[in-house]
Amino acid sequence: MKFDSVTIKDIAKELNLSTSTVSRALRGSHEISGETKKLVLELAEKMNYRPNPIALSLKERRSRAIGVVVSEIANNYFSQAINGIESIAYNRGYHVIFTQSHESQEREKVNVQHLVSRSVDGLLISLSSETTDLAFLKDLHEKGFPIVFFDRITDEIETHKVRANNYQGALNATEHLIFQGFKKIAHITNSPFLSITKERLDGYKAALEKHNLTYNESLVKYCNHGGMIVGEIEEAVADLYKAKMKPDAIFTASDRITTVCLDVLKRKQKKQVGLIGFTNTNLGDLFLTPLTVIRQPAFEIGQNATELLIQIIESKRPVTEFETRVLDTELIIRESSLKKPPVTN
Amino acid sequence: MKFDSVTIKDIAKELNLSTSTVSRALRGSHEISGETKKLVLELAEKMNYRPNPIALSLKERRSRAIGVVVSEIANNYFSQAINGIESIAYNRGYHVIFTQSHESQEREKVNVQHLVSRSVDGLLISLSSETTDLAFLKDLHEKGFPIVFFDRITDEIETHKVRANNYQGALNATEHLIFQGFKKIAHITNSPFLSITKERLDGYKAALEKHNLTYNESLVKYCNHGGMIVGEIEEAVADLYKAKMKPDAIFTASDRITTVCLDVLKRKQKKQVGLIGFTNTNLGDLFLTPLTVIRQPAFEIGQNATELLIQIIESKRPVTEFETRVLDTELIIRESSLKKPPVTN
DNA sequence: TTTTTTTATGCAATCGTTCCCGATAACGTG
DNA sequence: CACGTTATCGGGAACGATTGCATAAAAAAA
Repeated sequence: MKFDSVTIKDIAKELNLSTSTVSRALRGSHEISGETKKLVLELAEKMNYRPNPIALSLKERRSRAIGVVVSEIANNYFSQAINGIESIAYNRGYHVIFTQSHESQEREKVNVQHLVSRSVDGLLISLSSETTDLAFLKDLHEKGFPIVFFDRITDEIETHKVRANNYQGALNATEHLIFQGFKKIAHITNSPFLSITKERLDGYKAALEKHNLTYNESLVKYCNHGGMIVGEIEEAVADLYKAKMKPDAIFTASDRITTVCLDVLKRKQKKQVGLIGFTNTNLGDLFLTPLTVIRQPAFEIGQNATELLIQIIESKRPVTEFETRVLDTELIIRESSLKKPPVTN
Repeated sequence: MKFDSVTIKDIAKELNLSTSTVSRALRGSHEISGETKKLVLELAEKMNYRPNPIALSLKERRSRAIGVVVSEIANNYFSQAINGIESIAYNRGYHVIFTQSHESQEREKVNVQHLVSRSVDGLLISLSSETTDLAFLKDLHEKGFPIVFFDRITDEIETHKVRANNYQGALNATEHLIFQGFKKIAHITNSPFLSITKERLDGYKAALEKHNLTYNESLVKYCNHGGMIVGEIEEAVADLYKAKMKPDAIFTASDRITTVCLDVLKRKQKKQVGLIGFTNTNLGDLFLTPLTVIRQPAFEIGQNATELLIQIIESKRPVTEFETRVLDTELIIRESSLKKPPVTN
């Protein structure tokens, strides 16, 4: 089923004018008489004329659309970030096309190529946890294609970046656990390839060091699929409890890892374990043990990234000065991270 | 910053061929010699040629993109449905453009117009809770534009529709509460304009009737903003407890209403109240009181809707026979809906 | 050798829009 | 009266790709 809409030609024919005249009249050019202009405008209104954005894209070589690649929409952090992106984009007259990598490098690449070939004017991307090869993004960036990274960024490409202060967030979280009296704090985190993983790990280490606790590698577990596979988180927790040094608290590094970990702990009846996690869920209050969280300003991160991207897109000359914006996280303390009185069992 | 990519012309110039020859070689036409074909293919590969879909859209008068309008991505039901939509669309070679109405009729309309002017080939829509005026969709549909409704559908437009069996789901849920011994079952639901609201209300009523409980209007509360405003849910719960007949159980009709209601009940210390709700959260097990839910096959609903839409889009002749697919819900029983032994207080 | 057939390629139109050039007329100026 | 201005408007190329038709050369058949 094709779908015919009114074109500039239809108006031209109807009025016995040329398409150029109609085009100019529509855009209010000064070289069209007021009379003709009025005629054209009225007919256009009457025929419900809408300029064809496809034709415009072809001609102008821009689409007024920006592409977004995230790992998963069904993630509190990303869905909030998306709302931030949308809020800015709409005001500036851009469409937003969202895609999901599902933490797969391959799908990420396909999506990027898809978006680019579809002539988006720029790209907002948060890398998948699998991604190690950035060649395709580098190529694009070197050709002058506007890219802004947010959340999961990379050092390998120099452009605008927006992220949370993961180091400080992790430091605060770990320190909070230490203040509570926990001594053997485990850290279950994302794939080691991700920037956020390193930043959070560094914050975790810094807190330990600051309080004279030794860093123990066996207390750190990586989930290479970013928690997409429930099993890997279960395995991480199991490993933690198999080792000689069993944790008395766990600091988790992502939305999904946190909730799955909560579930595993519940099933394992580990009620004494302190838990704190990076997550943007709004449901922290409702859990069996209300959840202490490090909350990222996801909405604002999305907004900032979008502003920067549009800035590049609309810049007349190539942009060579880039900035990295870092936004603070928020620690919301609830019961899960509090030290419980010992029980006998 | 414009962004030049390789066109068919560049290849033609390089090889001293015409664009037509290159085009045909690229699509493997039999009327191009093997030698030329090979030359073209190799150069195209080397130059990393990608056909310009914008140009194709203009020529073919189709974009191989479908538009989706939902109320809110940050909703378990919709994010799962989106995954279903994406899974089918991807395989069939379609892009998907998601937009959010935020339960606003105005934004819904703007989004639809946006998508249409951007030449999507069809539309997948779940109506906003505010929507009463369907004129703009009717116009579109009458012009032959492919539209499929899912979840929140309408009787006013005759096209393919996909939804859950809300009636049966609500009936089962209510009946389950009745079996548990609850007698004064309240129902907090969405805007009365929505199809799902009526369907679920009818199921609720049917269960009451079946078990000889009288239907009491004061036990039914509507949230006109679909729960987007936390206050309206709080108010609904408060009203319920202000009335003479206080509920001993609550049946909630949406993702957000359910979780907010859980929160309100917790704050109000209403531990004896039975709760059951329509929600697709995966976290039901983790709540203070593990949550009994009616789960919709959101992923499959998304898939079905997409299949039907593509079927219309690719049909040679106007489609006049439409179907409505109804998928069963699943009742997952946990603690929140079980009758607790009475307490003294 | 001539005619026919086959093979391989180019030309040009098309999609909807913009915009660079020209073209025409009315008008003013020296 | 000749020429320059100005105001209006049309012609046509361009954006990137496809495709029906024409055409040239080569091969086959007569």
